[in-house]
Amino acid sequence: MFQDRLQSLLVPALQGAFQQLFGHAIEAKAIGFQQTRPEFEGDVTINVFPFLKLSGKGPEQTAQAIGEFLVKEVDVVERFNVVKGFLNIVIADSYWLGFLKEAGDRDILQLEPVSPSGAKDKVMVEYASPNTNKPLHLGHLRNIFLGYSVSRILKAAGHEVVKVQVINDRGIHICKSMLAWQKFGNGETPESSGLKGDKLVGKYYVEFDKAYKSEIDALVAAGKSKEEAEKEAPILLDAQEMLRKWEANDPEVRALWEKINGWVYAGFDATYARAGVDFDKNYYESQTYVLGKADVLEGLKKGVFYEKDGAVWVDNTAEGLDEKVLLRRDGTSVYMTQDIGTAIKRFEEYPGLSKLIYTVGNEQDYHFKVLFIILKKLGFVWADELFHLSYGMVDLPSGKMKSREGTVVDADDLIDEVVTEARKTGEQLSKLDGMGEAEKAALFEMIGLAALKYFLLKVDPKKRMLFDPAASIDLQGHTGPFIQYTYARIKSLLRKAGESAVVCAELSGQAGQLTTDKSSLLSEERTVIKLLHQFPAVLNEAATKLDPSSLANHAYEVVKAYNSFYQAIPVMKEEDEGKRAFRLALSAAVADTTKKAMWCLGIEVPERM
RNA sequence: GACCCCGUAGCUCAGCUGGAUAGAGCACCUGCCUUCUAAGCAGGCGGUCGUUGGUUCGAAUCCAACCGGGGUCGCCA
Repeated sequence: MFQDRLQSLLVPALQGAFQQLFGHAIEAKAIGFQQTRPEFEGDVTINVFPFLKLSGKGPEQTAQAIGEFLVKEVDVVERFNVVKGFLNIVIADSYWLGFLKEAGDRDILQLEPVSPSGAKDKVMVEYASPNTNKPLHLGHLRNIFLGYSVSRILKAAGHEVVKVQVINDRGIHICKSMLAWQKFGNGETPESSGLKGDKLVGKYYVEFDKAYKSEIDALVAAGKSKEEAEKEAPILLDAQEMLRKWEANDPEVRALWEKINGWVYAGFDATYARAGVDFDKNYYESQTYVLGKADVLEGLKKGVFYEKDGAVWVDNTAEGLDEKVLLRRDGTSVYMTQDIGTAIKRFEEYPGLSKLIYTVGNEQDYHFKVLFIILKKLGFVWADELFHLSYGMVDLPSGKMKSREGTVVDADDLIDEVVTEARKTGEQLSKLDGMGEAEKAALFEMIGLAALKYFLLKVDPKKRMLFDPAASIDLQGHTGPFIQYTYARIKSLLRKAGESAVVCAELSGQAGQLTTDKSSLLSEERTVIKLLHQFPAVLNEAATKLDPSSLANHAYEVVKAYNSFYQAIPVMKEEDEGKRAFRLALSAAVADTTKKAMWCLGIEVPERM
């Protein structure tokens, strides 16, 4: 956990303690804070084992001495106890109440920019790179939700963010769809068939594959070897011919290409809109695939690359990697080449850009390692600020997703399913009487998407994850809807109490009064406040590590603690006005924090559910 | 074969800059709605943290080897 404000308050005091008591300076980093375990009294625990050599005393005496020093010198340290080498510190209620009051006064979540310079960083996040020959699937969703959440987290941490996608709109894959549509489509369009554009084009990609396979079978039956047949099937040759025509700017092929891709974009846009994500800029491979060649030749001239067998190579063996071709013998580019050119172009287009994040699956770990090394070798200072946000593959209970075998989970279908499930549950509970149909539909959409997004985001992005369809539509337990539910419940409470702004103002008046009573905080209240207090540090950590999962898990801990509080402690029914106001303010702070955390995950929260 | 990632409860996952008796959710079992939304709360069951060594006052966490799973190593994208 990153240092929170309490810790940054205690560190100088601890350094002073070591200086005065034992005559030694200690580094801030050397002090390990931890949450005090629930079975002991205290809020923060410091482990003194590492300092025994400095103190020259036993663990108990060392901890005792430090504890006494802190109580004397630091206002917020109220008392302490020592268990073995652990110094458990009790922080005064006034500190916690002060924090909550401040949270009500300004925004609890307003953070300073995390860059060392203190300046706003401009960060580009690439978080989608679909091929245009088939619809989006579950794997794309993990990619998209992850990247979108990271962009939100960076914004919340004070950065300027440019969200981009790369559309792989050219190549043999799209020619296959185009060809199959031409041959078998009978002029079918999204309008004539009622099919979503990307679905329609995907259908013809499958049609191509079917035709291709039967041609192979026929050739093999006629005596060809399998390898020969795979290379010589007429429909494949036609597709390759189409690609050549595309590259030669053949007007007919280009017109067809524009039409087919147009359908796909309309389909993608519909899915993105429903998923609640958006982009500031689209890059099209048809425009970027020519980039990079000049840069590679430039590198060749400078001696960064070398020529062998007529091709241009880079040698990364010194970095523990291999040699890699950058320009083929015929002078044409490979994938790496255009990635080099595209990166350079992006930094030219966005002069203030300080960081570029690629949200791409971990099967491309090697590719990005090589790409970053090459750009560094070419002398770009920003090469150190490139980051591959690498995420693990999504598995199904039945195993890997394979488009060939039809085991892919379609993105639109999946969203339909979770929304349907949310509706089923929502209508069963019948809490929504008096709500209009349109409003209900929007709510179920919100809940279903929360279930799906949270399910994909709560897991460490690096890790391969198992997608269990039954678990993903679960609305109970450690889920997005559980968090939404807590939020809605608090909002209901606040509605009963009047506007939350009023509540916070009330707290401002009440906090002073409450602080005079040293034991006024109940343990349930204290637990919740402490979790809220951690939020800025958690957000900071998420922004630094580019990892939404820690934030997702923290949001869950907060609402879980709040639910325990809510169940055990009366709020509106509390007769003491001061206590009631305080508990309402605490509730409001939980709602605000939850909303912000969920915003960072790209998940909306409802006013009632 | 080389390199990279992963291995924690029946299942899915937290915890990993070393620290107290390893935590959640799901599933299963017990309670709690005449009181602020039960999509909830309280409790129970469930673990040789893949294995073996090493470093350390202390290892799920660091190091090494091995076992098991996945990925990548193309003049493909």
